Amino acid sequence: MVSNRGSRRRSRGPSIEDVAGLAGVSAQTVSRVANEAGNVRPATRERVLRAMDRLGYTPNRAARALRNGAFGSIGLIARTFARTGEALTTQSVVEAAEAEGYSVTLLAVREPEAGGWRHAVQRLSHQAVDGLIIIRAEETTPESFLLPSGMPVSVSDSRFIGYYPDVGADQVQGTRDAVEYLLGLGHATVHHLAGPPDSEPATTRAASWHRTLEGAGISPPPAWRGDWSARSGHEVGREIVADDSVTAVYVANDDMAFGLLRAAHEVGRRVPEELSVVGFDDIELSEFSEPPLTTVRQDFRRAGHELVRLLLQQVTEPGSVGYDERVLLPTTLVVRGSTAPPPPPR
Amino acid sequence: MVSNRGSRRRSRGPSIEDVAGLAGVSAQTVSRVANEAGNVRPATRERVLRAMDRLGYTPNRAARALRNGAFGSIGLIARTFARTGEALTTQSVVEAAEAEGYSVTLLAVREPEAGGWRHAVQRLSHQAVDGLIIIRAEETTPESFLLPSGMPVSVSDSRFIGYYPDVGADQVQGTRDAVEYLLGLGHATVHHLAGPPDSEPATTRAASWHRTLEGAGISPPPAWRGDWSARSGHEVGREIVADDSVTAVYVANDDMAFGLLRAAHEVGRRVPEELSVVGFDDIELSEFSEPPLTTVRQDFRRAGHELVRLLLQQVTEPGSVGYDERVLLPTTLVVRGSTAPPPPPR
DNA sequence: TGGTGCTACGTTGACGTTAACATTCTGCGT
DNA sequence: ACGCAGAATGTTAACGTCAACGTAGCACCA
Repeated sequence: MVSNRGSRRRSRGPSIEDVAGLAGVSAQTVSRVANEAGNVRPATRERVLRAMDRLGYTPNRAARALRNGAFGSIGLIARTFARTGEALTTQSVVEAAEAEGYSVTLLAVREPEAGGWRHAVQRLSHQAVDGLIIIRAEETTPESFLLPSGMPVSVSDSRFIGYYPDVGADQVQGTRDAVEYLLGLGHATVHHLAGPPDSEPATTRAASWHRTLEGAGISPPPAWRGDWSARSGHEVGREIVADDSVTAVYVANDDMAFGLLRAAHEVGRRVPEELSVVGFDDIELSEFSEPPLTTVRQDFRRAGHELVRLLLQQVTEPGSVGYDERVLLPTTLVVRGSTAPPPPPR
Repeated sequence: MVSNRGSRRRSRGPSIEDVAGLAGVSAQTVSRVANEAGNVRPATRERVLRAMDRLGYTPNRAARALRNGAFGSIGLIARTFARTGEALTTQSVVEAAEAEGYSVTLLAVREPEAGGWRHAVQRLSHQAVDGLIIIRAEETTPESFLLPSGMPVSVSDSRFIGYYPDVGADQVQGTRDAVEYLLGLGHATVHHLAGPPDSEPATTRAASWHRTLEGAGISPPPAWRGDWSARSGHEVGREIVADDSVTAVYVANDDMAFGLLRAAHEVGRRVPEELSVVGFDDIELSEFSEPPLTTVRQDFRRAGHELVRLLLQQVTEPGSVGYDERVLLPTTLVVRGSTAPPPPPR
């Protein structure tokens, strides 16, 4: 609750009263002009507009927010904004929010522990925010923190499904498409390089992979694990490519798939002739890897839009969105050059 | 200036008066507790804290902002937040701002034309923001828009150098390192795949490439142009790899370099044996391309921190930062597998 | 000519917080 | 017991905006 920001005080700009004085009208009339309410004579409006222009007047947002009880701002919480998935979602959240006249305030969670998230929410609830979007809340559970009651929330790819309205790619279907495609190519089984165990998308993808194999009558091999980063994909990728029995790998995201591709190149294991690789996400660079990556595309742009829509619906009409509402976005398998039938058994 | 957001009115939470009532003290005392001012008896403080807890009280930011004339928030303007460079900078700006108790509000500029930027600034100046960070303001000039006077600003990689305090990688040095390294490998000349002409970093890198070649007594060949995207790198890359006389290319960023690498693979032009490629940025995936990309690393994290530092210094001490202040961040040439001596001439 | 109804504009007050000033309380010395 | 310094707490007012209500002015009709 610290806030001794000392002398942080900007020189205040012109206020509505200054404009009113210059235009020779009351503040209320200026307000009417500023808000495009009717009932202002064109001549008066002109005079006020000129006065605004001359003084460089812009309405004070804090005063408006105080008056209206709303801030025109959405809080966006994530662990980082730098990774591809988060960056793309952030961008589309900003676009959608802007279209509705809202701005977006960012808050990063530093420490992975639950304490970090609680702290983040604490801080954000001190922010001027009408609602919260939480993306990739990987390391915590809904019980571990309390939001200010009545605060609208929508979440994505998190463990909060069932607690708050949720938006996410249909990972179950996407995974099934990928695994079945590989099986259809003739691979005896499909291995999996999973994301971190505390991540909801990672566990969902792993579970769907597991079930798809079982559904095909195949006993799933143990999965490898990375942390979403290309570096981790490269590290465990070295083990994977060293195992000649592995002919097909479904990797939980494209970054790690890049690492695996690299590991394969390093030992001369040819992709796709000797090893098929499928990623998830379809980031911009996936089309340009060597070989171009077959991957499950998810629509980050739409996810951001849906998150905002779901959130603002709660803001406008409290109670209009069920806490268990889910938006499942379809995925598409994009077949490129990293997949092929398995090599003939020796 | 539209703002008829109709019924956007949240049920207001508990106010300082509610807490004061419950704790049996005055609002001022609650305020003192909330702001950790001294002069409150421990017993009283306890009582107030309990009351806050019970009511779930959090100070109203709008009221604070109105009272204090400051918002505790930094505006971040960019064309997009999804591209690697912007995403990394955004992340580090958020980190640095948070460390100082500020939050970050995003604003994207949709249309590339000057009008878009002006609109953005208009909107942001309506936001509750103590200062502005502008990154990659590629398509406009400082004259084309007016900020609210006295608004602190810091900028990066833009045409605003000399108008506002600026932070950026030392692209001149970085480029020189790259080009001289290729020359030192024995290449007769170095070609350049540049960024879009309206971008400051693009023109700076191109100019430095030009001068470095001239300094070595080499007449620079015409440069190719992309738009920073991997796709554009791939498109013009097809022309580049079709030209046998080209043995070394300095590419203005890593994304485009990925596209070029792909084009080379497609026609079987071997990298680095037949063609050397150097990128700029050192994004996470550069280490994992085939071959791993030699590139000029720039420190996005530090750039974000410096942007915030420069901005907050202006907020705290108006006039303490010159409008022509520049922070030049050193770059590092990271040599990996995409560069080698030229093939012997046929 | 006097009312009637409408439009343009003004006045008041409240949103929640806190600086500045005012008051009350506490403990201590005499 | 009394007075006094200093600490603890209370009161007032103002930050800028706008909804609600109030009033003045005008056009129109009987």
